[in-house]
Amino acid sequence: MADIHPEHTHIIEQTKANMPSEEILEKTAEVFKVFGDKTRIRILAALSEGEMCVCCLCDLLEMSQSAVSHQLSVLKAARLIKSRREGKQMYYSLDDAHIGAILCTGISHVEED
Amino acid sequence: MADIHPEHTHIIEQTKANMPSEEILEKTAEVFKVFGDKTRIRILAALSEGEMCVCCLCDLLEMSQSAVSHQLSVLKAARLIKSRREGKQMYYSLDDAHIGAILCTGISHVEED
DNA sequence: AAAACATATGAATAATTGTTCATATATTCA
DNA sequence: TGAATATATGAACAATTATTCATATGTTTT
Repeated sequence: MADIHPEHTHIIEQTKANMPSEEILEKTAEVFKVFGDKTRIRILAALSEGEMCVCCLCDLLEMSQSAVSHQLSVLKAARLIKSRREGKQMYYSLDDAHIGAILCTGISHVEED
Repeated sequence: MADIHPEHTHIIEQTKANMPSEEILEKTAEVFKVFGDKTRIRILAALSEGEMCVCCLCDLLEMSQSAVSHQLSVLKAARLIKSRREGKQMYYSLDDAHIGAILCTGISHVEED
């Protein structure tokens, strides 16, 4: 690793002081990691249109029930979605407005280019 | 996979019609995947305070030059950051305002809870 | 209570990925 | 030009992870 030039130490200290805590950054990375999978993004995009049951998601995404359920559990553990039971079926929806906002921002970034 | 109830087919078709294309969703997942790593989030958080050279990032993050450079190249390939050379040093900065916005939204989501 | 239906989950496998080590490239300075 | 400095990069290894298969759990219907 290269030596630090004296005129850089100030910038480094100041940046260090202004950055969010390691804990916040770690958690933020974990949240983005959950967004960072095609299957999960497809699920989130579907749910951003409204709540949906597992079998509908399977049909819509043309994926196995097992694969969808596994990813739903990842999304739920990260609190990106919530669930509600209605008889035999489970309905999933986005957990809060933040989730839709993050998704939209990401999609916009991709679309505008 | 369970059968689809007749009353669900409408919802499925409508959701399918409203969702972004597979290509957009795939690219969006790829973007979030790049955000979904602690080292890269730390780099982005540092750069959101202003441009910085590689050796400063190494010092700030207490990581090897090789590890930092590898992640910088991932960030650059995904166009999240851009670089500029000044003599022997390379200065990196966020590519555009979107990047800072996505980062901030993610951090806010983590902080507000 | 048994059968049918909808969903969840453990284990295994295949694929992806982050770091390290060694080394290459590029720029400046003597 | 040669040495020193700053950064980049290929290969290898370890760790993480998404899907599949088989099966378990929970709910309704007969």
